[in-house]
Amino acid sequence: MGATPDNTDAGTPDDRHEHDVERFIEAWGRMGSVWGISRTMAEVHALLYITGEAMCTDDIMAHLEISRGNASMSLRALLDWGVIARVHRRGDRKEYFQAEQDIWSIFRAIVRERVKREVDPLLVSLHEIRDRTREHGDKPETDIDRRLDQMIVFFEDATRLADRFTGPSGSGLKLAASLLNASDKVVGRVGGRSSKRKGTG
Amino acid sequence: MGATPDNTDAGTPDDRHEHDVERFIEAWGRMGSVWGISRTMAEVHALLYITGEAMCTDDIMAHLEISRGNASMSLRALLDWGVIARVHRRGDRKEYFQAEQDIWSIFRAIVRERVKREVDPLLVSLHEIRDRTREHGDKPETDIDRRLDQMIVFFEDATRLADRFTGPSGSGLKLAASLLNASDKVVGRVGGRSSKRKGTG
DNA sequence: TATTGTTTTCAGAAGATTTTGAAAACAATG
DNA sequence: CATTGTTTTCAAAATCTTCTGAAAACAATA
Repeated sequence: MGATPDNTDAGTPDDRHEHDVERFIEAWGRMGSVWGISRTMAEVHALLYITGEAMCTDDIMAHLEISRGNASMSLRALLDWGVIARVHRRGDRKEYFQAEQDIWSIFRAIVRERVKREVDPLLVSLHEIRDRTREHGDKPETDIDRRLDQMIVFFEDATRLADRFTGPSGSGLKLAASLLNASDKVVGRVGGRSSKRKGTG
Repeated sequence: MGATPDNTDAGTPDDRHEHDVERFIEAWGRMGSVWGISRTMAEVHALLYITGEAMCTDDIMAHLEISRGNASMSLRALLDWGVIARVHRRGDRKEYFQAEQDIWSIFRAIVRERVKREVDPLLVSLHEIRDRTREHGDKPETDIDRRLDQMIVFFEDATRLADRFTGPSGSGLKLAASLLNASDKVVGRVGGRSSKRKGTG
């Protein structure tokens, strides 16, 4: 496969975009950490997403210059996250992979997975801790109890919110849209510093 | 998940909670990755948050069994994130540190910081890539262009949303509250399908 | 069944991140 | 300015994560 030509501008649309594709892959890969996925995994996803094509393991290995093992594991993980899908081609024994194209679906899949992996276990722990604290019965409300409660309430609200976003297809989008519109009314001008009296700080 | 084989209950409320404090620190530390902070940093924050007390470096070193260097760096990072504050005590040369107690403030600080560090640079890259793509002029709309656009729109919306949440004190809370209430109307009976987080695992 | 093409696995290598500890820098006081 | 207590820095060590590559497993075909 042709490496980068000396002249970054090329004739055909495909060539023209080659450089941009690389740049996108790089940017998206760097971003990986935010979503809790490794750089390579993010790059594989970037490649599949931005090209929109179905690719086999060898295509991916070649394009990203990674080992077969790494490609295999990254693809598997992306399948687990539900952001890419297997594609079969008649008369071809290889498996192909294609990225989900709707960015909202991608986002929902990631949020769903992260909440499941990170927030849910935390909530379980928090509940266990609080219940143990409470079973003493006599002293229901220490400062520590109150802080635990605060935190549980917060994360339960957050989970509920995430559930809405990741709910049935389309609702997340609608929800966000309504939020972006409605919030003006609720919050007022965002830019403006509303002269609210503040509490202790 | 071993419970307590021997009875760790002690008489005083302080002793009673010691074990729970440890558990909370552990849980919160494990959570760190989600927020993009290291385990120790999260543990330092957990300790300060759950006790609510102002502590000096030595207190923290002793409690978490970490080195002075580590404590110093973690505290500095937490200060940068804006989730703890310095406290001075008359006649004491040591510095003390105390955690922000309002969990919404903590959340806002973290979101603000992460957007700044991760999303903003991505958006810059995305814009650069698209602009370069566009400057060819002749073919304004390839599939790749369209996907880049999609992504830019998405992250700009997301940033705007995050800005609202992290905006003037209190508004994030109101916004979330309104969202949790309003979303029933907007989305319809999403809750119909029970979105329970429990599960057996 | 043997053959051939493809995917998965996983131990060890490579790489990245976090932690330590001791020295340097800093700052308050005598 | 010397002393003493405190905080910061950073090279090296420890630890954790990711990646490789070759072997094993799998699957389609003859």
